[in-house]
Amino acid sequence: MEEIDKRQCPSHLSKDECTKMLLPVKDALDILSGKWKIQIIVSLTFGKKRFKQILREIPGLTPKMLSKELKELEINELAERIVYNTSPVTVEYELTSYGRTLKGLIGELHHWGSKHRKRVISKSKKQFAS
Amino acid sequence: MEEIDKRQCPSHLSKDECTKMLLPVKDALDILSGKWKIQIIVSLTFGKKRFKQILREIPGLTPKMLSKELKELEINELAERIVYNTSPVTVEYELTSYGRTLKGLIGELHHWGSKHRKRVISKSKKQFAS
DNA sequence: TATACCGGTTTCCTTTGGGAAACTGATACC
DNA sequence: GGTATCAGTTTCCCAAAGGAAACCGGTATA
Repeated sequence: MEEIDKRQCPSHLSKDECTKMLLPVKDALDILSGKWKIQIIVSLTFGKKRFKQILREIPGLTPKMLSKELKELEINELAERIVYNTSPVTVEYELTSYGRTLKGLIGELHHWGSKHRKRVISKSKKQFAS
Repeated sequence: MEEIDKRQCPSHLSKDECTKMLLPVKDALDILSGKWKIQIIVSLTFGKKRFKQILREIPGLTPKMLSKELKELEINELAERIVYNTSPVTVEYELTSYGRTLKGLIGELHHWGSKHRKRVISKSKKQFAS
């Protein structure tokens, strides 16, 4: 029997093109998802921060995870690592101007998430209403 | 010694309020992250779909995962499960009107992700240029 | 009676994400 | 000399996410 592609995509797109459209969405999600990413980014939107300072600000965050996440932010050029040759060394992390473009995106997530939160809360209120 | 809160937040917010601002962002990310969520949602934006139909459309997706994700979408009222009493039963899944509000958000992710993708690609081109 | 489709579920397994705690070398303060 | 700070790294462990394959009852088709 012949294989029939039953995928419903915009008709001007091939199956392959349709799949590829999802890649950028995944890229964006990769950068934002994970247990600490957003908190770290938001922390940095309020200004330059030192390693220990971020650790102190975000309860539960371990040096291992912070180190890992900051490296990823650096690789993606979203944050910059600035080393001062004091002794002992002082290191500061700062969002790049490119990193600051995430603000809008996070704002959108916040916007949708807030509405969703209200929905969920009002539902559970109804459920437990006498 | 006294604990000093060195967190830099907008000054009108307490530490606690600042932490709570992140919850809606996490809610939104929870709904969108995971290996298959977006693909399934996008698939449903092109119309009603049957279980096997979605499986056929998305390469690699297993019935176990699809079942799990669809349940989550249902719980969050983003998708609806419609059962027809044909024999054997026919089941269709459809985005709710509420579910369709995700389109904008996914669009934003796509927008940012595309730009990021171009950045990354142009960097790697520079790296490998003779 | 055998096979195939529908819409899933169950079991077992591997991979990944993440936490706790100890440790590093350099320096400064007591 | 002992303790503390800085900026991390390393090791070992556990839990959650996800994949492969078998399985389920019901129905249609040959």
